[in-house]
Amino acid sequence: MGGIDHQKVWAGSRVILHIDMDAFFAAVEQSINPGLKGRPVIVGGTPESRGVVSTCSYEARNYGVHSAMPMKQAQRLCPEAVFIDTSGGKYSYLSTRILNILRQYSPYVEPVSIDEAFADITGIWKRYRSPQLTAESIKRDIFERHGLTSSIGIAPNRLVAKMASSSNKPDGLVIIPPEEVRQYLWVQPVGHLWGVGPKSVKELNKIGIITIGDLATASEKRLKDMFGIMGPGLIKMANGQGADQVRASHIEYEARSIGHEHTFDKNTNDPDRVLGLLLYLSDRVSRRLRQSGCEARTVTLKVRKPDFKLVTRAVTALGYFDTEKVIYTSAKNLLNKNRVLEQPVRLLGVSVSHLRKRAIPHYDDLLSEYGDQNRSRRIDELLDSLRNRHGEESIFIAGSRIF
DNA sequence: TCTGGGGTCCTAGGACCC
DNA sequence: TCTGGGGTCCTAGGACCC
Repeated sequence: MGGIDHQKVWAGSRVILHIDMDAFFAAVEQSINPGLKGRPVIVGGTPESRGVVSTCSYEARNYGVHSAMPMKQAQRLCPEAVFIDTSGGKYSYLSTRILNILRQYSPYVEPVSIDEAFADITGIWKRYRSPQLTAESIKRDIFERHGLTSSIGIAPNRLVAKMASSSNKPDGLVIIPPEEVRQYLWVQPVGHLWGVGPKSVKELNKIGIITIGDLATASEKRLKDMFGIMGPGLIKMANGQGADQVRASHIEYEARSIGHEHTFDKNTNDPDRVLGLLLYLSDRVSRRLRQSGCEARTVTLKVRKPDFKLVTRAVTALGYFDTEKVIYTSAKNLLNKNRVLEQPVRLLGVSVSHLRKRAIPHYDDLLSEYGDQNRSRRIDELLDSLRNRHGEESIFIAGSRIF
């Protein structure tokens, strides 16, 4: 013990930790309901629905079930599984608790998604004697308090830390010190790089790039021609170079867009259903817009046709808005202008973008082509206060509903 | 087999301006 | 008379991630 000089091993580089919860939603269900432990659990919706698997327990993975698989297929592979309809509340509650544990270790904790985060533990690890003991302590804290296992990767930058956390799941701990980064990366297939998906893998394979090592030594010009501005970045990634900055916890994350979408149980062009859903989605989006303290300038309507083709139509206003009425009216105009109701639709989505923090108070309405939003804002405020008190589902706008 | 819902970022083309 | 060059903003589509 104690033979390694960690100070020397990590000299000159940051120590970035990436944590990834194991089968998060399924594990949460198993921890809440111990009767589910050891059994295949599939989270994502009812087996009859048009949904896909969000997460499944490792027991279900033994049957070949995996994330993003259609529920119907998952049921065929594993009929004895326990199917759980997703409801987000408890997961984000636990996510926050886990982030708070991490923040006891470092002021630099940046969530990536509901079940993943980066933390910068440069220097901090000394308190626990080594990066490894720091990670073990974090894993232990989470397991003792919430009964959940996690996988951690530690490396000089975010990219490698993230790859490391996924390379020994579940309950893994993989540490890649600076001098081992290259040999760790180079034997892996290019598709393991973050941001290199199936399409890029296919393109890269065509020119003989199979492993990350192949990519590391590829011609920069060749890649620039194929991937444009991303090309040189890919080569850098393959050489283990990447961002090592982790946002400090007190710096607020600023969203670029807020949206909701829903797939109908059955394709439809019944105006009551389509417009009812459009109203429901607009209502939810505007509620979240106000909750985030933002206002938006662009509304985007998303329509998926029965053949699975996706169409988006957007409109940008001169002024900012945050009311349900403006969002719904804009989305409905886009829908009418593009004759969406003439054919059945599979999915409908509404999102807003061009966000900024809300002006004080709503002075800009004078400049808005929608005129004074005060009237509709009073209705929104009433809805907000009722939902704050009695929950999101406590009240709905007449005619708004999901199908 | 029959494909969710939440996002981010990049690109290409066109309108428009000087 | 026969066609610039630089720039910004917007839209639509698509790859990718969890």
